Amino acid sequence: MLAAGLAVADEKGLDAVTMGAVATRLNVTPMALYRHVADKADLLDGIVELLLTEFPPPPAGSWADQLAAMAVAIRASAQRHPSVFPLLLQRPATTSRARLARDSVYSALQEAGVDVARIEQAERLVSTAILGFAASEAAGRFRNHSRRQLDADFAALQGLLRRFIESESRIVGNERPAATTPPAP
Amino acid sequence: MLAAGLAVADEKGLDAVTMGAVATRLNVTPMALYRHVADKADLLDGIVELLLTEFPPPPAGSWADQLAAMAVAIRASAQRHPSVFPLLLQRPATTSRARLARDSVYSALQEAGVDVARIEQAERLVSTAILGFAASEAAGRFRNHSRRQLDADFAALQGLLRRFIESESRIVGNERPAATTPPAP
DNA sequence: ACCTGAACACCGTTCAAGT
DNA sequence: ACCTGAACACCGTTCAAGT
Repeated sequence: MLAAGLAVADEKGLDAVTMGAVATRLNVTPMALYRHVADKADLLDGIVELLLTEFPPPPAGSWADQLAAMAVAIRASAQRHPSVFPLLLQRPATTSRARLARDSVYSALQEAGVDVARIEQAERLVSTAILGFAASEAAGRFRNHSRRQLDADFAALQGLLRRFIESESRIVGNERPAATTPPAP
Repeated sequence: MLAAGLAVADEKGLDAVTMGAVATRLNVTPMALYRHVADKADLLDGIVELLLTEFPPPPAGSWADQLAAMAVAIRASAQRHPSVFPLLLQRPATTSRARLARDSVYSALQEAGVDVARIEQAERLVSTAILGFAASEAAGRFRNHSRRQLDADFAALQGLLRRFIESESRIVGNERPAATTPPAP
């Protein structure tokens, strides 16, 4: 049922996500939906949560590769669900799915050697930058820019974040990770 | 009338911005609004545009001071109008007011000595980062964080952007601006 | 346990009519 | 030029009733 709501949003926009439209897609009357959600706000919450489900776990690899893969996946999710994605800015990472995504970024920063005292803030800044770009693109702020231009912007954003993380890291040059990071297997 | 709509949004949230609510505030019937806006979407567009009006022109000072002042002003505007501000992500800088804000960032980057070939992209990245943070804060994504924490995050974001701009700049050390920037008076 | 019909208050929008 | 009353289609939500 949340999938039906997401489908309506993807195909006809957020305004078309109506109790009636979702119900029709399920061959049911609008009132039947109230068995499964408290009200329309709850339905939208569920749809956003479903979108979060699509964020894949980060692949193995260096912290930079992990972060790059996550950023690309998040942007792709925004492009698939442009009318729902911007709603992510309204929700703190309270659900387990949202926390999982946040913790993935956290782990990558940890592996990068970011100082423990700064890692939470660094996570917020990195996540916000990626989310802000993806939401802007999805919501239409960049609608007058070419896909090629936006791809280049996104690559530049990733580079800027990578340099930020490196500057926040205690590791200089190519030394081994410091003591607080888990020892290599 | 746009001011009445913005006031309703600020006091009771975006969902409360109803043709009826705005009309009531103006001591008029809902239908009277259609003399001034084409439809409700047009009303919301106008309200967003009005919000843009509040961005002050950048003060005199170094490019870093100008940028910092603009970022602070944008964030303050988001805090004043939390339910309208996130709508900014939906609009490209097509109106003259929006272009003025964008050009202010552009000018600061120019003064900073950012390479002409990269200045437009740098403007998008810097603006998107600031907008993304302010919109996240306004929309509620950081609702579980203290004001103090968010102030620190915002300061860190500004620092990160400053370092990014410096790295994009051709100016090394304390030399005078290069040839393409206007000569000092 | 799940769904429906009828009903209610509310919303956006139109149109002809009023001043 | 600006505003209103009446009307229409649509929306979210409730509640008692149905299977």
